[in-house]
Amino acid sequence: MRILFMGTPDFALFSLRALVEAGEQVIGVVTQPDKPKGRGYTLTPPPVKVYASERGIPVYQPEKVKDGSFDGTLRELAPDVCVVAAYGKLLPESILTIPKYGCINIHGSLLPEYRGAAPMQRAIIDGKKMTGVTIQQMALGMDTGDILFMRETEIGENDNFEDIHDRLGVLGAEALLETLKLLREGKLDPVKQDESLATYAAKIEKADCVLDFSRPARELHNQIRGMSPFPLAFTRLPSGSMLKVTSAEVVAEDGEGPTGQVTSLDGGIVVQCGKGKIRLTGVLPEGKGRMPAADFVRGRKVAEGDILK
RNA sequence: CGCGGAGUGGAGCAGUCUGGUAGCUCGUCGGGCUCAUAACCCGGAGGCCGUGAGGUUCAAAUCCCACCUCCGCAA
Repeated sequence: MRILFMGTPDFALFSLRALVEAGEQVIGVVTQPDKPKGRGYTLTPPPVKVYASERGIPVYQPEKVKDGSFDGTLRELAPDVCVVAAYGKLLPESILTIPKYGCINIHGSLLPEYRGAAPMQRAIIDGKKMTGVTIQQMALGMDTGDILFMRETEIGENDNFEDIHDRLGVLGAEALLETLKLLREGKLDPVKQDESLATYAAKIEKADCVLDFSRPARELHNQIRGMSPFPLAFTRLPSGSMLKVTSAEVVAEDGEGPTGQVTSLDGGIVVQCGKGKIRLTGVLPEGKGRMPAADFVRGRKVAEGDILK
C-alpha cells in the first residue's frame, strides 16, 4: 500500500519510524517548511524531515496546503492512504479525498475528548487519570473524524508531559500499524464520535504557564507536570526574575497561609498555595540551565519568607 | 548580524566595578557525639579561577584583546 506520511515534530517520528521499520511502503513525507529556531535563528529542519532524508525518502514541504497548491503533487504521488501525525496544518477537503482511503490521523487523546492542538498536556493539566491515542479517519472539522482504533493508558500521579508524550508515541505507532492491517483486511469498523462529549484542548499559551499560587497545590502540580519539560510553568522571584519550574511535588493537600510564600527550603522550595503546599523540586532560573531546586537554594537566590508570584 | 546570561575544587554560587595570601552553602573522606539519624561537633582532601608560553602591570580570577564552550529568552 502506498503510504504518504504527513507529520512534523518528534511525536510524528514514532509513527514514521514504525512504518519504515515494519516495511511499509512510505512513498514520501510531507512536513512543515524549515523554520528559524534557537539562538541565532538558524534555519532548522523538522525532526521528520531529518529522519526521512537520512533514509532517502522524498520530502515535501509545501508552504500552504489548504489553497490546493499541493493537490497536483498529491495526485501524482497517488497514495493509497495518507497517515497524518501532528502535521501542524489543517487539511482541506481535496487532500482528505484524493488518497484512495483518505487520511488517517494519530491523535493523542481518547476522542472525542481533547480535540485540538495540545491534548496530552491538557489532559495532564486537568488531572486526568486516563488518556490514550485515537486513530481517526480524518474529516473536515478539528479532530472530528470517525474513530478507527483506540488504545488507553494511565496517567500516573507524577507523569509529566514527556512521559505521556513518549508513551503515547509508542502506543500511537502500534495502533497505527494495527489500523493499517485492519484496513488491508477490510475489517475496519469506523465509529462516529459522540459530539455531545467533545472537548477541546487549546494550544498552550504563555498565559497558561503562569503559576497562580492562590490555586490548590494539586492543581499547580498538574499544571507543572503538564508543561514539563516544555514549555514549563513559571513564577517570579521577589527580584522580578523568572523562575521556571521543571518538577514539583504536593507536600500538603490542605492548609492555608500567605499565598506564594516560601515556607521552607527543605529539599527544595516549599511554597504556600491557596490550598495546601507544594515543593518545587526542579527549576530553571532565568539565564541558567535546569537544576535541582536544592542546588538553586544553595546558590542563595531565594530565602524563606520570600513571596513568589 | 534577533535579545540576553555564564564559564572559579564534584554541585549551586560569591569574589571581578574599587588588581595584591581563593571564599560561602553543600557533597565527599576521616574522627567524635547519640539508642539513633539525612541531625550536630571536629578535622582533611580536592581549584592550571574556559583557552591563548596574548597585552597592560612590581603584581591579574579581577583591567584590555582574540578565541572556544555552555545556557536562557524569543520564534
